[in-house]
Amino acid sequence: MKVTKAQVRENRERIVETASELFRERGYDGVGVAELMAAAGFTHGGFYKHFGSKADLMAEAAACSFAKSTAQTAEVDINDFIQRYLSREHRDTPGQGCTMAALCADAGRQSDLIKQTFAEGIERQLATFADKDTGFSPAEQHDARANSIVAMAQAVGALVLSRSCPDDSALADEILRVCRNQMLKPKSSSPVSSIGNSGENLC
Amino acid sequence: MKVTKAQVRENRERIVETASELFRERGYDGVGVAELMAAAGFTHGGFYKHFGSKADLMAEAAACSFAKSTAQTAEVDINDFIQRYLSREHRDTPGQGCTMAALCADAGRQSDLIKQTFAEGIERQLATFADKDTGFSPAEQHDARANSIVAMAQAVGALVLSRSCPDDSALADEILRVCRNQMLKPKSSSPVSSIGNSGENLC
DNA sequence: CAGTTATGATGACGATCATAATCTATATTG
DNA sequence: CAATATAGATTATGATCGTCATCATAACTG
Repeated sequence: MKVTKAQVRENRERIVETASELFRERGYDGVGVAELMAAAGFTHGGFYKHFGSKADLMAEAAACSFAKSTAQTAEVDINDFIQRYLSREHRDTPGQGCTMAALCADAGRQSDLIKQTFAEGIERQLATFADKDTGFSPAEQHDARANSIVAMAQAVGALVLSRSCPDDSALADEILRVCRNQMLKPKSSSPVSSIGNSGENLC
Repeated sequence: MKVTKAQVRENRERIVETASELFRERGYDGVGVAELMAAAGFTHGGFYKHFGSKADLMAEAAACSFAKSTAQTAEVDINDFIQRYLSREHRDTPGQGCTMAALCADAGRQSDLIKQTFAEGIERQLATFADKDTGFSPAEQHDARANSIVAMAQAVGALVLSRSCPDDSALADEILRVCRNQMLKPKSSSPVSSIGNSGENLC
């Protein structure tokens, strides 16, 4: 059954987005090609008409989500971003969340094709962060890139550690809360930020 | 072939340690029971005489490595620990390294049995860190536990991000170096620490 | 020392894995 | 409109997945 060129592009896009979500939820090894195609509404046979291998799709799915989240990040306030990133909601919905946090450990075990995609995603995210590097003391903001790297490591680490705790555990919430407060500190004068207390998904 | 009780204990221990290493290298889904038993020197058939399921072994392997690394951490200076943790050597040998960094993303997708094991590992590591919380200004060390959580998130995040970059990439080294300098800052008076420049595996 | 127990080897279970060949229907090209 | 190219379905490949039944052997238990 041949389909329209536009339909092909749309179908391929749906496969990539479905894969991106499923990979984030279950890991690269946790989702098979057949299940993935079924989730996108196809049988598994046509997969290799779109992609050379599962690894190719991994790289493309990662690149796609990196582009999206970077574009999205560029538009929001840095403190709002941190509040959202280190929220319960983000922690509990990895399929819709940060690919870096969901798959960086998996990426470390994959080929350089995927690692290269991750490195580019990190670089682009760092550039976006550096543009937002405000609210730090003059002594601290001398190196915006270094600040961005540290912030990124801390945010990703906090999310990943929180996810490795049992659901609804106090420790999982504490990790998010403590790291959130620490990262927001430079903005507010009081030791504990009161900005985000209205958010329903904070802990 | 029945074997000595002591031999059984030894065999079981070898299976757990082999599994712990292989899981860290390839992830929980990246190693099968058969391959795992073969690596320990057995055929796959006897596996379920030792463990109820693969998930049971995952939890036991994690608990085993957590106990080891916590005991090991308690004995070393905090700055030495950071230098080692955020070194190239540690990044490039996940099988011998921190289970938290190697498997926390995998753990987040597993059952609460494994997540509970990880939470206990985090708690014990936090307690060990808190005992070492020195070199901070009085204003900062008011909450040793919070400091430990932030440090842990940052260290794990840095390692995991660095591992997701291509081998021998400049970015992978930069992430380790920047986070290492930031974490060591309170100890040395000069902006960049000169303590660890003698280490051969630093970058 | 005879009887019981249990470790570990062998082999098999159905399911799923990534990949690929074949086929069919239809969009595109001429 | 006829010929061609191709997306996606169907089916099949050999490998590996986690789990288990069976069995021989040798350590325990009485």
